[in-house]
This record gives sequence, structure tokens and C-alpha cells, in this order.
Amino acid sequence: MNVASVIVDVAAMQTDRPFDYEIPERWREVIQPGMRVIVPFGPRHVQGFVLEIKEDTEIRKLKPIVEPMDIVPVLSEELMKLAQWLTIESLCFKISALHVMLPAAMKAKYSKLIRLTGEKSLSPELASLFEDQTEIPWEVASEADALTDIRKEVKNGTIEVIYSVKSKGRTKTVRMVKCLLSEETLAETVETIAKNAVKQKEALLAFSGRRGDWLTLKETGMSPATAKSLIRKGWIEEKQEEMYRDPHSGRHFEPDKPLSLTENQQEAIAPILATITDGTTETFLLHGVTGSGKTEIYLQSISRVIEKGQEAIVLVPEISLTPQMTERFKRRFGNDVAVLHSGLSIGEKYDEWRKISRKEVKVVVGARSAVFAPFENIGLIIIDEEHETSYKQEENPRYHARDVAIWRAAYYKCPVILGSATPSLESFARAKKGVYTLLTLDRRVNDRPLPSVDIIDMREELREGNRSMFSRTLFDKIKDRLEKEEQTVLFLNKRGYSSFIMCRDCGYVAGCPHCDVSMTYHRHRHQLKCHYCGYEEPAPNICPECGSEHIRHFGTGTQKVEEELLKLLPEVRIIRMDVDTTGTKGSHERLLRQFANKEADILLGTQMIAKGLDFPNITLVGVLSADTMLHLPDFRSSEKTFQLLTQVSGRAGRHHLSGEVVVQTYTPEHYSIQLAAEQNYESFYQKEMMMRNMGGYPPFYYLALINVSHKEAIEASSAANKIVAKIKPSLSQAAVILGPVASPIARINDRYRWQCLIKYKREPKLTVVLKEVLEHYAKQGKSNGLLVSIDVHPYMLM
DNA sequence: AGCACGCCGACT
DNA sequence: GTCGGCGTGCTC
Repeated sequence: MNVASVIVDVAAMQTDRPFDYEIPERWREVIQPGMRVIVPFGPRHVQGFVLEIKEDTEIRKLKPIVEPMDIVPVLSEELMKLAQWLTIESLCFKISALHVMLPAAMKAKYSKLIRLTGEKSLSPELASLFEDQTEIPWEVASEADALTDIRKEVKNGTIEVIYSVKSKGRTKTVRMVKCLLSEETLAETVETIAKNAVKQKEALLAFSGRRGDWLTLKETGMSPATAKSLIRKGWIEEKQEEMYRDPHSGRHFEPDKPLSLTENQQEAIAPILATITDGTTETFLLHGVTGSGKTEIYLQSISRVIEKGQEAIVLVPEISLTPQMTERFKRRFGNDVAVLHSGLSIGEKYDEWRKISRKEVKVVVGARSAVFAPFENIGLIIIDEEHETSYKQEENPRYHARDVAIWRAAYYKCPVILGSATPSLESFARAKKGVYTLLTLDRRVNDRPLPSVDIIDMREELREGNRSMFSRTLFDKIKDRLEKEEQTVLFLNKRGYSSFIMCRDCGYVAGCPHCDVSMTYHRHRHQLKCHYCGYEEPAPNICPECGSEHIRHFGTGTQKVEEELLKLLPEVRIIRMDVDTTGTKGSHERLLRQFANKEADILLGTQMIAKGLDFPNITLVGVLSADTMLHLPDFRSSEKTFQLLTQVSGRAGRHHLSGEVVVQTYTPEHYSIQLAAEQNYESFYQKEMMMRNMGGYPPFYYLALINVSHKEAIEASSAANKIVAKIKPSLSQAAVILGPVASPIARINDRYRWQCLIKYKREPKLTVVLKEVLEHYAKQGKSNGLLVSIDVHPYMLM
């Protein structure tokens, strides 16, 4: 057993296979599969993951492993298998699949150094570069244009190039000190200390009664300088203790007790508890209307899992990973919970990951990537708001957390709960087919009625002369809430509707010069910004096309709504939540707290306020423009609209005050708006399934999307055509290929984009052919600048 | 992906 | 004649 098969940290088609290395004698007992190692690869050193340990290999010129990066494997056998599966399912590189399972802190950091060997002296120019150091970063030499000289010196042997590999993250340590003096000598020693060494005296006295304990410097009250001199005198010793960064430091979570379940909840939880007890795998779809108490079912199921000595993973969409949500878990399970969300620093995430890895916690609550939590005895995986598209990763590996959860649950023989008030069509269809077990919560806790919903036809408003963005009904209701001192939530569906600049004379719209999209207007800096490539420029004051001064920002950004509202109701207190106001860390939390404390009458925001808000004083929810995303070129747009409207409506009247919802729209007759207003999921499901069947879309067909991009439109389009020609013969009659066509956003970052969509039911050969396409274009495309990417089961069709 | 090797044009 | 441009091919 002295050969290790290693996946190296080079994401490329040609290196996407194991490379064999000799395990040096001294590491034979140490190195195991799932560990990270540093290996020589060509002239440099790279990080790699040990796949397996073998007796022998075909390869003759084996190089030895430089050094292991871990003492114990960072990936379990299960996660290694999962990575293998991910690679095949999502057509990604093995290294990408391995990386996605680990915190960013464990990614390798590469640096190149040049070092003097000290054999001969250097030319004065190079010597001045080094000054009196023996090592300098490669970049320093490169910037000084000294690379040619260095190459020569490397040949001469006076300089060597060092390729260094380090782990990005560091463990945080704290300095601990312990008194080495016995209780009696401590008192004596204190007497002998020089009179002016007051600090040392105080420090030693801090140890009285706790002589044998390790204390932090803070606890003893001594400064680093004092510690240093006491160590020199041999009176105390020190060590570095590893510690966790605590993102919740200083916060206390009041413990809570399980609530008693309603009859409805009891019926739903019973089958879940049974599978937990039996240790069988099963996927439950928990379909519960907003406010029906899904979270309590999660909490009590987890309790059962913990009692059984197992662990649980809870996934929530990033935007609902708010303090309100996580607090419930912290209160119920105390220190048994780790929370993983994007607000944590790399170091904090690393610490949470280590707590999980060491089994110091029993429950993980986190966004998509938490599905890879390194537990080894999983008893339950929960995906809340199952329908959320954020569970699909849009970069490689393009995985869906739901699929990963089901894979892991099958491995550990445990249940999965998919919870939602508005399940995705895919999941609901599977539940109807009996692939998943459907559990229904059709009543709100305490039988509070669902809010009443008014649909307002904005065309009608316009016809009757109301040109504001508030219908009369909505405006009256807002005024009414102000009088009653109740709170209102106004929801603006921003997608595809952010403010842009348009000339009212010639119709010119300010577009990005590098992408085929209009740029977004940022009022505070009077700038235009492209959300796809990041390009920015000052907003024009006159039209660049016709010179007209009638150029202004259009669309209904949240800022505009706020302005108009303040014009109509100068007294009103508004909290605006959008990308502008929630940019800084913790601002999201702060704004919500302000609203909860009734420091504002109206909460105005985008997507991010659709979820998880649960404040008793909200009695009115207004949706300013329900149909803005209905017209996007996406077969899921009706489903998304329905889900969003249902979610938002659910924010009103969750407590003793009953709620009202006003939905403004230009297409009031659309079924997703009508049925969302009725909160009629079943009818929506039926209707939408009919549409999907007609269009040949999921869940009736699977999809695979091929994207091709190139600087030249012709190149992109001809490559796309060739790809289709190559794939077509391998597919059955039942498969449909749409395209190739130019992508809905035909150009991003000066690259023209073409795509084609494959619709299929069962194509055993498809993944093989797609892999071949990728391989072919990885080789060829590198030289001519063509980029090909494939998304199996895509969510983003743009 | 990086990096070296290798084969052709513009310079001391 | 050399320096250095970037096409090609390899990395256990």
C-alpha cells in the first residue's frame, strides 16, 4: 500500500482524472482516502485529494507526495462517493465536486517565491531586488521586469523558484497561561518581586486559588509584555489553544419548549417520526399553507433524531436565513446547532464546519451548500421552502440541493422532508405519483383565516384617470392602517423592472456597451450600472441619440415608490429594503428589528421581504405589480408568480389581527394571479400541469441546456449548430431539440451567446454524448476562444 | 490551468 | 546572429 491515487487541484478537462503518487515511507500509516495532500505536478506543487490507496500502479515515473495537509480525512467515504456521483450527474470536473463539499477556507492558496540558494553572488540589479532578504514573491520580480535575468540565474543555480501551497483558512488561537509555582511558593515569590513590578505581582495573584488552571491572558488581566517576563522567569508557562470565532457572541437565546401540536400537525408528523424510528429512507413532501406550523414539525422531528443519537441537516433559502428563523433553532437546540450562511466570514464558516466535522453539534441550519455538512450519522434532512430556485447552484457543479439531500438520505437510510406552501411542480407531481409521500397541513395554527385578497386591475385605474402607481383601493387601505397604527408591507417585484434610463422623445434606452441588456440607474451616485458585467458609467443628462433633454429614469424602483409615497403621505415612516439599503453586514437584521419595534409604518421591499417575516402588527400587504415577471422568457414564470404572490400574502394577519392583501396587476385574468388570490394550490397545479404538458416542459420532460459563447456571433452560432448535429443522432425519436437560437440575453461581456435546449424523457446515451461535446470543445475551444457549458436540469434559461 | 518547449520575425 | 512572440502538448 504505497501508491496514492490523487485528484489534483487543476480544473481542466485534461487533468480531470486521477494521478498516481508514491507515498513516502514516513506517511504510509497516515495518508488515507479523503485527505488533502500537496503533490508535485509538472514543475509546480498543487493541492490534491487522495481518492484511494493502492498496492501498485502501471505508472513507472512516480513522484512522491510532498506532504499531507490534514491529519485526518476531511471527506468521509460517503462524501467521496457523493462527489463521484455529482461529477457524473452534473458533468463537472471531479475537483469541482470535491471543492464544493468543503468550506472556502480549505481551498489552496498558491504563491510563487524566488529564493537565493546562497551559492554564488548575484548581479547588482538582482541583488537590489532582494535587498537583504533571501526570499521575495514572484510578483515583485515580475513587476521589476527581472524575469529574464531570473531565468538565467535559475539555470546557474543561484536562484530557485519555490511553489508554495497553503490552506487559505486559519484556525484562530488564543494564548493561555498556567502558573508553575506551588501555592506556598506563589505567595513567597510575590514578596520577592521588585517593588516597581506592580503588574507582575497583580498577574501572579490572579492565579491564587486557580494555580493549576489554564487561563487566558484576559482572565489574569496581564498584558503580553508581563506574560513574556513571567515566562522568562520560569514562573508561568504558555500554550496556544485553538478556539472558535463565535458569530453569535454576546447573544443569549432564551430556551423554549416544544409546542403542542394541532390535530392536523400530529397527523402530518406521525409518518415522519415512524421512519425516523424505523431507520428507513423516504421523501416526504410537506405541503402546508403559510402559517400552518411547518417549522414546529421540523423542530419536533429533529428532537426525535437527536434522541436517537443521530444528526439533522436543515436547509433554508439564503434570504430567509434571517435571525428570526435561526433563533428558533438556537432556542430549541441551544449549542447543538451550527448555522451556515453567507453573512459569515470565511473563518467563521470554517469554524462552524469544524464543529460539525467533530460532531460537536447535532443540527446544521444553512443555505444550499450546508447539504454537504460532514455528518456521518444523518437521521433527517429538511429542505424548507422546497420550491426556491436558490437550491440550484448556477455554477459548476450545477447541482440541486434536493437531489443531493435525497442521495445522502438513501445512503444513511433516513427520511427527507421537503416543506413548502407552494411546492414546485416537479415535487408535487412526484408526490402524486407516489414517489414522495404527501403530507398536508391545510389549516393555519389556531384556525386563523387566510387573508382576504383583492385583485386590482391597473388598466382600469388608468382608464379612470389614476396614473399613480397606487390604486385607489391600496391607497385607502394604507391610509386606514396609518390611522389604526397597524403596519403595511409593500412588495415590489423588481426583477426585470428596475429603473432604467429612457429618452421620451426618441425612445433611446441606455444599454450596456458590452451586453445586450439595459443598464440600471443608481440614483445616489447618478450612475448607470450593468448587472451582468459590472460596467459603470455616469448617467447622461441629455439623450446621446437625439440630444433631447427629456431623458429620465423609468421603471419602478423601490426608491421611486418611496418618493411617490412620501409625496402623497409626507408623514409616513418607511423602511426600504433592497440591495441598496441592505448592502452592509447586519443591515438586513437591523431594518427588520426597527420594523418589529414599530419604528416604521410601512416596510417597502423586493424579493427579500417575501419570506419569513412574521410580525403580529402587519395587517396589510400590497403587491405593487404582480405580473412583472410573468412575461419573462421562462417556462416557470407562472409558477414563480404564483409562489411569490402566495408567499407575500402569507405575511399578513398571522396573529390575532386579521389580514388583507391587495394585488395590483395589468393581467388580472391570468390564472396564476387568480389562483394565488384564492390560495388555491391544487387548481393552480392542475392548470399549470396542463400548460407544461402542452409545452413539453418539466415535470413531463427533463431538460438540458447547452450554452455556447464567442466574441464573434458567427462562431458561436456555427458551433452551436455543429453541436446539435453531433447530438441529434444519439437521441431517440422522443427527444426534442429546441434551437440553436441566440440566448434571450444575446451578448454578455462582449461575448455572443447561443443556446439550445434538449427536452427528453429517457435518454441513456445523453450524458455520454454531452460529455463528449464538452471534451471536444475543451480541446478545440481553448485555441479559438469558444466557451461551451452544459446545464442538466437548468433553472436559468437566459 | 500553468508551464516548458519549440519554432519564426524584429532588433542589439 | 539573439530575444521573445505565442502555438502545442504534458502534467503521475
